[in-house]
Amino acid sequence: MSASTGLILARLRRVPPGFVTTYGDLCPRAPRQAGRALAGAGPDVPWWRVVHSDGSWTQGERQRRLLEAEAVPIRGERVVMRQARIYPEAIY
DNA sequence: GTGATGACGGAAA
DNA sequence: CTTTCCGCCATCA
Repeated sequence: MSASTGLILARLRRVPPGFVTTYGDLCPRAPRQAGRALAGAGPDVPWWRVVHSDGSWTQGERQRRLLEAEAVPIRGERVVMRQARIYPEAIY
C-alpha cells in the first residue's frame, strides 16, 4: 500500500518552518510518487521543505532562498539533515 | 501488454 | 568526493 497523494501532502503540511523532510520519508518504497504529488500540488503545500535524503534539492536557487528564509541550516549545497530533518510519521 | 520516465534512495566502485 | 547501477512504482506513449 503506497501512500496516497493526499496522505503525502497531509504529512508534508505537518512539517514546520525551519525543518525539512525527504521524498523517501513522505512515501517509503515509492519516493518518486512524492515528487509527482508535489508537481501537481497547490500553493498551500510547502514543497520547498522536501529535499533528497542527502540534503540536496532539485528546485535550484528558488528553493534555496525559501529554505534560507526559514533559517534551515545549510552547508554548501546541502541542508544539514542532522539538524533540520524531521520525520512526518513521528509528528503524525 | 511492453518499455521509458521521473522533484528518489541506497549501495558499490 | 564523484559516478554508476539497480530497485522501486505510478504514469504514459
